[in-house]
Amino acid sequence: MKGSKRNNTPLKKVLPSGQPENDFFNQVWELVRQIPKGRVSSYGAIAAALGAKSGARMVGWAMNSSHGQNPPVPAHRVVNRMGQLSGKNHFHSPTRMQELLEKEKIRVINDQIIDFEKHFWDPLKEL
DNA sequence: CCGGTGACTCTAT
DNA sequence: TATAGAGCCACCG
Repeated sequence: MKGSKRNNTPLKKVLPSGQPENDFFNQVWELVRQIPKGRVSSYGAIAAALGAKSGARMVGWAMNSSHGQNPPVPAHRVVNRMGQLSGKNHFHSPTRMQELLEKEKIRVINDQIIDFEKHFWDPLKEL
């Protein structure tokens, strides 16, 4: 036995298209893409949909890597538990996130989504 | 190989 | 009610 094999060696799978497929990131991206237009979700809800094994923080990390993905990931529909645009600062422009949300008929004031609960989309409940 | 980091969330004081 | 701290797991150097 070669002991001490703690390293799981995730071995990133690579799709024929040449794009690396990371399980966790890809799962998050796919789930976020399924958020209907005009609806929003939270990092914790997405993490819970994946089994809450990772935690809300990892979802945010996946969003950070979602830039340039194809199909694009509507990261603007993902906000924190309080409905605040916590991630707007990571967009191309800090106001881009709000613009996109308002475009979907979602009112945002002071980086706070109005009637967040009303627009909230729970993957566990909807799927 | 190990440590630091982070677009969060919850609980306690 | 507000503020502070700890927990959590995956990626990067």
